[in-house]
Formats: sequence, C-alpha cells, structure tokens
Amino acid sequence: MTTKKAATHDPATRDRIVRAALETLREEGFAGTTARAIAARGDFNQALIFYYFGSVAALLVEAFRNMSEAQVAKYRAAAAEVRTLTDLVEIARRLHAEDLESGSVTAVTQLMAAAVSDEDVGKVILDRFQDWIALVEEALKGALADQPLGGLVPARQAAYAIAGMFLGIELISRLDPERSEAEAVFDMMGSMAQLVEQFAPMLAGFVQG
Amino acid sequence: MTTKKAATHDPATRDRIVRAALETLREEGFAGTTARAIAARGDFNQALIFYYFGSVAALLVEAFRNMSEAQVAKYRAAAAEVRTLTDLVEIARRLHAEDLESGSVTAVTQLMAAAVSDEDVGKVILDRFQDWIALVEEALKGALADQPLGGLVPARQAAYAIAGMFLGIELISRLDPERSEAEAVFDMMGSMAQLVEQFAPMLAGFVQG
DNA sequence: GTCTATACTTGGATAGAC
DNA sequence: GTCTATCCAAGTATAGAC
Repeated sequence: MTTKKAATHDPATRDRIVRAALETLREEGFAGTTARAIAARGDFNQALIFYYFGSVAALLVEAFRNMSEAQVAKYRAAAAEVRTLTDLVEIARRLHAEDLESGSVTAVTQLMAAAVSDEDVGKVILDRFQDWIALVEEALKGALADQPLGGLVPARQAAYAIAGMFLGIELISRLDPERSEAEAVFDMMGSMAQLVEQFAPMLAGFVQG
Repeated sequence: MTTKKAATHDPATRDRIVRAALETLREEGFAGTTARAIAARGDFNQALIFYYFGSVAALLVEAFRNMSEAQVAKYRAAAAEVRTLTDLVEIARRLHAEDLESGSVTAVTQLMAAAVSDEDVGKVILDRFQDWIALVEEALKGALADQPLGGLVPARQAAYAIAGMFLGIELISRLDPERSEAEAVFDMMGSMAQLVEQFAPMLAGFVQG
C-alpha cells in the first residue's frame, strides 16, 4: 500500500508529451498545435494526450507551467549575480540570446495569443510575467544599492518598464531576420549604464551638498 | 470605357469583410478567426471571403495592412506634437490607453503569433514595427533637440528600446485585469523625464566647462 | 497504459444557381 | 456580385481491444 505506483500515469510518458507539446508550439504555432501534430512530433499515440491531460488546451497549460518554472529558475540564478547596472545589461543581453535560441520567445508569443480564447492560459502567463518583474526588481535593487541616488528610483515601476522592454525587444527581434539591431540596442544600454555609473556620483554631490 | 466600374469587386463589401475580420481577430483570437466566424460577425456570406480575397490568410494580411495604416497615421500626428521629453511620455500614455481601448493591441498579439506559420503576415507586421520605431526616433529627436547633451543619445537604438518597451507594456497590461500598474509606470517615466530636464543642464555644464 | 478504429464536428474552399 | 449546397481535409474525443 505504501509503495503504490501512482495509479495510472507514467511520469516518463507524461514528460514526453509535455516536451512534444512545447516543441510543436514553437515550430508550428498555436494554431498548428493539434493533438495529431503533437503526437506525430513526439512519436506516440494521439489518444494518450486525452488519457493524460483530458484535452489539448489543458496540456498546453501544463506544458507552459513546466517551461515557466525552468526559465524562472534560470533568471533567478542570473539575477543573483547582478552587482552593477553594467552587470544587469550584460546579463540581459545573454538571456535575450538564449531565449531566442531556445525558442522560448516563440512559445511565449503563442501563449499570449492563446490567452484571448482561454482564461487559464491567460492566468498562467500573467503569473509568469509577475515573476519576471519581481526578479528584475530584485536585480535592480542589487544594482542600485551601491549607487548614489539609487534610492530615488521607484524599483517596482522601473522593473515593470524594464521587463516590458525586454519582452518587447525579444518579440520584435524574433520577427526580424536581421538580428543585429537588438545587439546594437544592448550596446547602447551598456554605454548608458556606464554613463550613469560615472556621473551619478557627481550629481549626488550636487544634490546632497 | 473610361468610366469602367472596377470590374467585379465592390469596395463597400470589401470594406465590410475587412472590418469583420479585424473584429473577429480581436474578439476570438487568431485560432478562432475562421471564414465562418468572420462571415457570421459581418453578416454576409461565407463564400464572399474567397471571392474577394482568395483565402482567409490573405484576408488577414490585407486587413492588418489597413489597420496598420490608420494607426501609423495617428501615431505620426501625435509624434509631431512632441517638443519635450515630458511631452513624449504624456503622448505615450495617451496612445497606450487608446490602443488598449480599441483592441488593436490584441490584434497585434494575434498577428505576431500568426507570423510563425505565415511568412506574409510576418513581413507585414515587421514593416509596421519598423514604422513605429522610425516614428519614435523622430519624436525623440524632437524632444532632445533643445536638450543639452541630447546629441549624445543614439536615437535609433534608443527608439528601438522605447518602442519595444511600449509594445511590451501594452502586452503585459493587456493580460492584467489590474490595469493600474501600467499607469504607475507612466507616472514614473514622467517623473524621470522631468528629472532629466532639470539636471541635464547641470551635467552639461560639467561636461562642457 | 497504450493502440486501433471510428464517431462526430468544424473549417477551407469551390461549383453552380440566381 | 451574392447565395446555396456541398465536397473534402483535418481536428477532437472516445470506445474498446490488447
């Protein structure tokens, strides 16, 4: 009794289905993510989706929750490294590249769209954005702690704006075959961070003295 | 001969179809925007879509092009009013509210998603983003022209980042039943614009003298 | 727990009447 | 130029064998 075998669901199969669903979502888009397409990609039987998840929509919600957790963990680890504004920009640049590479940007795009017709998806994705924003807020506080005048910046709103910017840039650059523009944008932000780090002490002298 | 009646297409009907398509896209999402759904919403016959546009996908491309033109015109008019950074923020706030209200944010979301499986859609929407960015660049130049040190800001990259931010904030706040957060973000940006307008002259003194 | 087979539904698209 | 009727492809979901 104590060694009960989790009843009727094999976790390995479950995992295969989830992975195939995400892959399909990235490659084919939301509209193309049908039970048949998922099953073909993961090379398992179509009926398993319904046996494990009840419906394609429910599977998508679950799959996204999975991906989300992995990604937030990655972001959290990266945020812990941030000490300066320049750090923040460089880490953002790296994450941006990784997200594009892995296709997770595409998946997010698809799910934002799916949210129109499915409330559950909307909730899950909004939660994830909230996680994002909270992370940026932490990182920002870290970067501004040693910065004179850092306390003047309203961290929550700034984090919202920065997370939005990050998302927006990812979405635009995903559509753009010329990815180089986004690179230039990160270069610019790097320069600006350095400028702030250089001049903020001066301004602080003004304000305080 | 000179008064030939444009052959076989009635512009009024064409327009009805386009409008119904956009409405359906906003209300039902890309996946729900079927020929039948569009026809039901616009109260015309399903077959007309194929007679006028050949396919649902082609109709969507056309419809988006239409919406796009109207919106870019609106943005252009707004951009012409920008004189200061504070102006820029206030106008962005207004456009943000209007876009959410009109549902055009939702339409853009759907089309970004559709772009995965349809190259034409991808091209059209990227063009539109490029228009956006160019507009922001103009507005930015306007706002920085009278600003000391304004010449130091690389306008193109900054415009890319700002347009991205605007898009990202629209997308996040569309999902959020609590719209108030975005408001607070614009408030913050307003304060920052004022700060820059106040302190840039001081810094300019430093740098130049 | 997985597969086959299939019922049922919905959507794209077209032919042909009006 | 618009409508009716319909074909066909593709999708969801389930029953039932293994």
